[in-house]
Amino acid sequence: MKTADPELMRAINRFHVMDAIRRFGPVSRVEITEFTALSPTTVSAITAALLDDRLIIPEHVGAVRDLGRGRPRVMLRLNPEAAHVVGVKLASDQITVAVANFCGEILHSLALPVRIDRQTATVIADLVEDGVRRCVSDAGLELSGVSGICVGLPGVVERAAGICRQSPVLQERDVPFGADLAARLGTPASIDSDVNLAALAEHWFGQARGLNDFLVVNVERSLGLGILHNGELFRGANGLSPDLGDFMLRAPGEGGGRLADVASETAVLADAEPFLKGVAGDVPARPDRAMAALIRRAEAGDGDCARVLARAGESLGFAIANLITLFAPPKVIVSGRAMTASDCFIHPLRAAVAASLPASLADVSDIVVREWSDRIWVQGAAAMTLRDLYGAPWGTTGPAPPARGIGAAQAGGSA
Amino acid sequence: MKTADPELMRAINRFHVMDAIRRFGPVSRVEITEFTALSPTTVSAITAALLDDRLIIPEHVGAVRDLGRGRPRVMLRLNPEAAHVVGVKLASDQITVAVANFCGEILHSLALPVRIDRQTATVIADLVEDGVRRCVSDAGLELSGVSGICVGLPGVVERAAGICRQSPVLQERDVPFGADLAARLGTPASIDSDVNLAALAEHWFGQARGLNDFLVVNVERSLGLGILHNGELFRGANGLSPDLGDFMLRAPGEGGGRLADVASETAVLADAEPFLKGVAGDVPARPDRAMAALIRRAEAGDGDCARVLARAGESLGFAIANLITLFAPPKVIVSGRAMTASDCFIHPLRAAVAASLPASLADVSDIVVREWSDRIWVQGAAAMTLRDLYGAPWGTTGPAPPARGIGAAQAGGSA
DNA sequence: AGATTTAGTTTGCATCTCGGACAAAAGCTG
DNA sequence: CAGCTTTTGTCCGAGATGCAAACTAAATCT
Repeated sequence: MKTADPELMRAINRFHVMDAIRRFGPVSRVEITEFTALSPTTVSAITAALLDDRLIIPEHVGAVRDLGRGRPRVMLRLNPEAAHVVGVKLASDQITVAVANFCGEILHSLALPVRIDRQTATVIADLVEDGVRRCVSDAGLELSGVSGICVGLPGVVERAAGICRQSPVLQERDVPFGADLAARLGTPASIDSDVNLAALAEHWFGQARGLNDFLVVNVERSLGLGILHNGELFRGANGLSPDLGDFMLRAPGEGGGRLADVASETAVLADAEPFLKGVAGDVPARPDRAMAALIRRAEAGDGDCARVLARAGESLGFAIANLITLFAPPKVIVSGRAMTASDCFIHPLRAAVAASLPASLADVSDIVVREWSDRIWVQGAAAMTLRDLYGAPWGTTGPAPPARGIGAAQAGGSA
Repeated sequence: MKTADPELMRAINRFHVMDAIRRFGPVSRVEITEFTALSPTTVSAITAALLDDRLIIPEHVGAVRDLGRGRPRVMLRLNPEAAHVVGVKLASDQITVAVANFCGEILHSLALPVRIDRQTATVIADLVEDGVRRCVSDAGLELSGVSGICVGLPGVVERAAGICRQSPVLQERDVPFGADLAARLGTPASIDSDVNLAALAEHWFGQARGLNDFLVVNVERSLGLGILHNGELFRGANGLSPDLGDFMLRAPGEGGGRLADVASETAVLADAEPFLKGVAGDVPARPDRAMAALIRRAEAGDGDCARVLARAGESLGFAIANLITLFAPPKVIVSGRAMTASDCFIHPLRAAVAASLPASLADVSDIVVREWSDRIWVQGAAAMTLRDLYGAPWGTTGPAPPARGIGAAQAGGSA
């Protein structure tokens, strides 16, 4: 822990002010005073410095009449132009790149439908580099005007070191993606687990605003786990992001079994392949269609197909129950593509959680399903970079904006 | 997060200084300057205040000649008399009470061999109250001279609220032990999970000094889990301590199964009872003897007995593997009574961990077995209370003392 | 037009840390 | 033994910060 000096003091309070402005949209100095419990003097001084640095801008228009009387409030908001960041999401079949402004609004995005899981890390880095350059240029910016880049990908990532230890989309291990991209693009670059980014995006912009503890479970070809604990992204001892796919379902003497081998899309499709013969074409080549067919048949009453999905849901529910026992989060967000939306998957999942939790934790966690667009990932990557720019001194992820007032409901989503 | 003002600044730095003094034994101001990276001026000012408050004392004796030349260093150390705290540990068959000084040294302790698991919470509180009064008085102190009391007990504890949600030693649920004891004794009282206290004691005084991440798994009649993560005791979202016994071993569709029903001493003895007929007397009444007999027979080659232990070890290993996947701690401390010391238990445990971990985490965690005396629990309770007295401003558990210099190897232990 | 009300700023003061000068206390040197 | 050297610890002034209170600004109310 850093020792305290006036500079740290200022950094902490400046962060609080920035955070309040980000969370509560256009906001006046008095309101910042209330939210942060800082004195008006301090708020005034800090906002003056932020205005001076052009990180925030005043909004003189007295659009909403506050309270009739008195001097009108000058609303302050983040300056969207204060910085630009790039978010990149690597999925097995697609690279998504987006440029966002200082408010986390996406200015331009770009999708490269490439099956990167059969490419080497170098090729992937080439593709990412090209994508970033193009996306930045299409957004009307220069690379030199970009303050940071964050790449999200599934697997085990050591963010601090900028190394991807292992990922389903990379053949190699211990890939130093962070340093590589930073060198290629001449811009600060970081990497993180994709689900961590999604969790951060939910915290900043999404459903989990204002919630300091929740889990995000993402089911795609691999299984991702993002944990927000005490307002912070939770990481293992070395800054490692945990991989839900590595969770074991049984003791080795009872057959063992990784969760990824049961509950991922890949595993489900492999299990279901015998029942899909003739219905869907070549299962491995067109997983989307195969999955759609599987769900259709299961929901239509096909017992074999339903059982495959139920087994996956139940296994995942079992793992989630153990996580709830550990973290006691008020909310668990299950996301993914088509599969997680199906009752044939979710019902067994919920049942398994309910059956596995001890009585004392039976009602603490609300499990919700949420389908994400590509947007969320890159938004998370942007938020991660912005977090650094805001200068959080002790590493706290800024909390989240509750919807408030007119025009504040721009980024929310429904379950 | 609290906003920063000069007071917080001072609190942070004072804590760093206190922490350095605690960790590095008698230490001079220059050394504190080195350890904390504070300026000599600041260290001087803070130590002067601490001396003024009698929290630390100077040691003028130039015992060890430092470097021949120059003004000799004035060594500073915690004042043992600065405060006294009481630690209490509730186990199913015993209450242990101890009085410790400001350095965490146990001045006096007292054991009440009572099977509290068949008593009501009120009776237990009576017993604890009597024990504390007696122990304090036997230590030659007044209750008014005690700065705080901490009670450790197995189960799910919500420390912040002072409530024990559920415990194997309490018949009731949601027992507000903290407030109750505070009212009875007129002294600040807190409660925590016993394993959390053990983890804290290991961190302050024991094997895990200097280690900021480790797990403690305690096997007794119930299964406890203590997690030290980033130098802090890890708690769930509401400040709940997790209970390892509530971990599930399989999905409900595959039979479910709580870990506590397989790997606790109680469960092992229940499983082994048929094989112990005639060898040990009445198993439930004399669990210690029955366990000893079980281990003896297992190690002598009795297949049935060995299998019971192996199953418990393997199940626990499975759970530990999943925890390692999540936390990636460099060390896992398995503790308990006789059972955990037996190879018939530990070997299957290690094997299960090795078989369950993904390759990327194969070597991160060192699993050690440690047998504890009652001492560790009350020491942890003392440390927990001292931590508050030290005034850690942002809630950090003070780190740990590396062995250094003469006579510094008093509290270590071997695996 | 003046009172009232609310927002934000300026002023004065206390606290903190820090760098550099300074005092203290020992050994070394001749 | 007196003076030099070395190391430790303290004092002083500068710089930065936050806060309370007085003050200015800008609107509505009467």
